[in-house]
Amino acid sequence: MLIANVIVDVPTLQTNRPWAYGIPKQLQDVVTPGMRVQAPFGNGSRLLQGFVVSVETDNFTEFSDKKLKLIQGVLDLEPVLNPELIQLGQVMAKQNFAFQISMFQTMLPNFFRARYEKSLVLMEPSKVMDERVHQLFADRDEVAFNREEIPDELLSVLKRYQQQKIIKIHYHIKNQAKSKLVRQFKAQQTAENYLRLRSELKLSATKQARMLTYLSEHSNDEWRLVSALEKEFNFSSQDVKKAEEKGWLQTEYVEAYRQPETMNLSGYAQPLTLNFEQFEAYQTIQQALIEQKKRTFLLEGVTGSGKTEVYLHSIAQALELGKSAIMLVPEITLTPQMVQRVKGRFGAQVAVLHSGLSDGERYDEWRRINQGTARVVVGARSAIFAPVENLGLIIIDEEHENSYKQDDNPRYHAREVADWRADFHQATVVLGSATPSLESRARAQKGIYTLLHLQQRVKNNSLPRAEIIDMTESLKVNGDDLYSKKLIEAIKARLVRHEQTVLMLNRRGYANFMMCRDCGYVPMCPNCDLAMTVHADTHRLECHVCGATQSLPYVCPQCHSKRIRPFGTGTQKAEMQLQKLLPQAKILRMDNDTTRRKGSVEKLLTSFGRQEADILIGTQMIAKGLDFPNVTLVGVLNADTSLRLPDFRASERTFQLITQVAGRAGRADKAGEVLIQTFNPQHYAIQLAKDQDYERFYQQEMRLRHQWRYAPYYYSIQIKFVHADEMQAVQAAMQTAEWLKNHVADNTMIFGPAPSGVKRLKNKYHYQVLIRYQHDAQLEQAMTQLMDDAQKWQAKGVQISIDRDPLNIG
DNA sequence: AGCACGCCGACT
DNA sequence: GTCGGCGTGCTC
Repeated sequence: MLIANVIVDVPTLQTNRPWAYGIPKQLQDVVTPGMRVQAPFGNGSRLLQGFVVSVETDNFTEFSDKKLKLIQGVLDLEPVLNPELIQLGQVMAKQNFAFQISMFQTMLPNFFRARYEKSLVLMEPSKVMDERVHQLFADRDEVAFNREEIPDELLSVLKRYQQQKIIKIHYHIKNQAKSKLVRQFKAQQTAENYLRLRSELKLSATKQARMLTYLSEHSNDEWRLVSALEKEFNFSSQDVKKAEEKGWLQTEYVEAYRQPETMNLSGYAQPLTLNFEQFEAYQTIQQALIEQKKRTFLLEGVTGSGKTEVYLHSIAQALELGKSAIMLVPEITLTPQMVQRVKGRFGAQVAVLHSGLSDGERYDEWRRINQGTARVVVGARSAIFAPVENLGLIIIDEEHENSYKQDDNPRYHAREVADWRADFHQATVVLGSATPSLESRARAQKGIYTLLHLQQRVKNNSLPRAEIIDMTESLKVNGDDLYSKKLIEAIKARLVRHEQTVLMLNRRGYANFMMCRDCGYVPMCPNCDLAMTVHADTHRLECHVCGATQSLPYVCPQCHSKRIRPFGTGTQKAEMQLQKLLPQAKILRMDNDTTRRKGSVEKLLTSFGRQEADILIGTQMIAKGLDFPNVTLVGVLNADTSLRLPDFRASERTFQLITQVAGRAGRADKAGEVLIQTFNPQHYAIQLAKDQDYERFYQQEMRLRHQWRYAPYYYSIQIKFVHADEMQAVQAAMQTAEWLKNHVADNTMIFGPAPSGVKRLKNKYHYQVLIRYQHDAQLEQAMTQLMDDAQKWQAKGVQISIDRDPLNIG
């Protein structure tokens, strides 16, 4: 008997392993590893979706035939996971303390996720005495079984009938992955034949005559869509059917791909010429590609140094070698312009995966990749799992971006997945950034990665002149904390010259909340330990975590003072203040509120690009990827707010943010200027960002990281404990911390338990324990044990999550 | 996850 | 005496 080892769709620790199933005879030629199957699991043998990870011949020792259940059916005719991805899923599950089933589901389009349905089947109607049950079935012998629709008191009745085998429960797995089929047609005869046929028609057969005329004129055409023919020439499906019956044309069904964007690819765009630096970098990458031995490059290049063109050249080289390529970009920079640039170069070979796709579109793009039609994949984080064969090149643009790590389970990091896949394929990895993560830069230092430098800007224009404005000293406009006189003057100068300005309000670690100027009272969210945020448009307070709202108080609820007013600054207020200072300026605002709707980011940016506004003011989202030649001034309104975050990466984040936004100035032939307003003018992160001096920042920050024993010198694992009752959360955290101390190496450090940065969220208490270590042989074992214990805590309602190398500590 | 088994309290 | 509460344990 053939045995299939199956990972079933039950995300728990105890079930996180392959289960053996017999393969029935009729499926023996069908079931192969990587396929989704229906497997009966557990006491009631409810049907579950599962992934076959291996197939073997039974040795008749391990299982008595009694124990072995049979696979009930297949959900695919072809595997959806290839051997590489099966292995990858297993490795990543282990590495990230996640379940294999969750990993597999993450790797595939949503369409492959099973939908479960239950139904009640009436076996012996005559034995049902309860009238309510008869009503439920209403003469049918099978009805859908939805818990919510059936009253509790009926549930026990049904259960008794089920035990007596009068009623049975059937389980159904719905396969969502359906290809769309379309019909196409082709002429079958010669033009002369069609004309002859037409002459033989009765005069009244005008429709047929039109059909023959059309066919005679298109007898040499390739396959065309039947629907197009019907629409363009006003034929009915009957007409087409008749024509087919008469042998005038032939039709067939083909799988249709829901193309996300219809783009007319009129010819390929020519590659741009590389400058010397770019060429050198490219050559090194090219060599690695040709050698086909895994190598990782860190392409460190200032904004505007033309990294993208190096990527595109490298992709072209990979394709030429018969390889495929994956290029990851942060979701926010995955704009139509960017996509167009890649599609323009590589045409229909490009597949794009981003969050804006519908499930159907995503599924179709996935299939184009799976079938090898698309050999270049561009996408955000999850595109790293694209099922390409023969992978030769992986590019991760803006590699320092946080979004490459998923922030809920499974908490994988795309960079790590890339590393594993590159090992598997002996592929080349290119990590690109103007401000690499310290982890990556340190690896380059150690020789694990090869550092490639791009120091010039492509158009040879120098970096913008940058200046720090000390807000403690500066003359402020109207005594206002937001705009210095210098900045306002600079903007005015741009208005006169019809040049544009970009202003960034650093909202990280910042919020505009209400505060009573007399007693210091701040309205807090009733569910979360967070100040509520002022929304001027709706005149309400809103919690950004749980969404609770309340009206703006006009009198302090604590001391009844009328001096309760907004404190801090939101983009709205910044915009309003600026408009007051510069009434003639046209201002565009870009923040969470104005970009909530799909496509609105695009609209805003296009409008700004057309110079329909003088000033673009926004949050950190404007720091990335904008390229507007007419922008000659970039202002950072509050550079230092993100410095105050209780996280060891606060400096790194601040440096990256300022450097990035500064790079938006003067990208064309006009000289750019950057003004950085701050209350911490001496801080090294701000000073060095002003000079765009990544290398010195790296040196300085590494010294501090070493001193404080942080990454990249130490690894960390964060364990979070969440419970509605604070004591429960604390207790779980305490016991875990104590237990850990006795089960890890001596030089491994255990911190906590400590309340998380925000202790209470959505009425639940968050506590955390942090492990920091360098090498610890015992840790793996300890963590496995801990996951086991976590199950017990979870049973008591304490949610526990484990995060390896967390991006936020605090 | 979901289902059964099992051992204690408040009902006919 | 039974019905049902949810703690515990298992699922090829």
